[in-house]
Amino acid sequence: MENKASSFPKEFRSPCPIACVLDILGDKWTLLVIRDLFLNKHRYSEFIESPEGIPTNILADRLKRLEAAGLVSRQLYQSNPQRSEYFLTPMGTELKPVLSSMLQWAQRHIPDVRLPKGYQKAEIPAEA
Amino acid sequence: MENKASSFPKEFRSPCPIACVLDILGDKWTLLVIRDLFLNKHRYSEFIESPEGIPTNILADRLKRLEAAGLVSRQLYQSNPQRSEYFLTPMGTELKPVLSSMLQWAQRHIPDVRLPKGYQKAEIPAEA
DNA sequence: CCGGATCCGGTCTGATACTG
DNA sequence: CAGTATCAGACCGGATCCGG
Repeated sequence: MENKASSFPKEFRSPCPIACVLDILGDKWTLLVIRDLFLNKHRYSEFIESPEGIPTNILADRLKRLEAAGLVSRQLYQSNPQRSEYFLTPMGTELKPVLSSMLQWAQRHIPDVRLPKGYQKAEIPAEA
Repeated sequence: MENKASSFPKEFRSPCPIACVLDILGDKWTLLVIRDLFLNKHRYSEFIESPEGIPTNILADRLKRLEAAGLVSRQLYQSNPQRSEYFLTPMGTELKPVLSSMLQWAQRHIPDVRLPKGYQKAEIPAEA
């Protein structure tokens, strides 16, 4: 599939860098998966358990896309049956400021938001 | 569709602040409209002219939703026929860090991105 | 069982035509 | 010029199926 770690799928290219980012991240679920990865979730079942209830086919698709885009890597942790865990690549990890800024905005502007436990530890709110 | 709401629509509420933000911003077009607003575009025709080519019905819908969520305000600038311009509210303006962090990530990780003119002037890359 | 793939109805998108 | 109407097709998401 991909050999160079930082190669970006060129079918995503658009004149605007923001549009380009949104071609990967601009949907309802992708950033939630990335959020979960920051919260130290790594296995399929852990993503499924998140309160938003991502459908299994959507999750599989998003993980594939994120891997293809170089934001996520897959590592086998068991061979029979094959099971893998998902991790943010350095490129994916650098999305932290995007998550943090969203979180800060939410805390300022959405009434009654509380910071779920785990977020502080994951340092999502901190500036990178 | 939606009655006016200066506060945050509660049908968007979710246990996670990030999910909550994504209920408004998590799609292909919404953040592009907000980007355009930061680039000092205010009229329907200006959004339509952006290179991504947002369809007219989607634009109308997104502007309505953003207004309902309190991120955008509409101001009449002509009465016959009625014409209005769209502006970011303070709440919308505070999304700048989200845009900036996406832009910075794109500049670091997407090959051959150039910063389109207007972005520097709009200070999107600057930290808020 | 768990990680997905497949199937399928329903919703949303988006190209275009249309209206004031 | 600023939207609305229409409609086919894409995509989402729930249920189910399948391989290890």
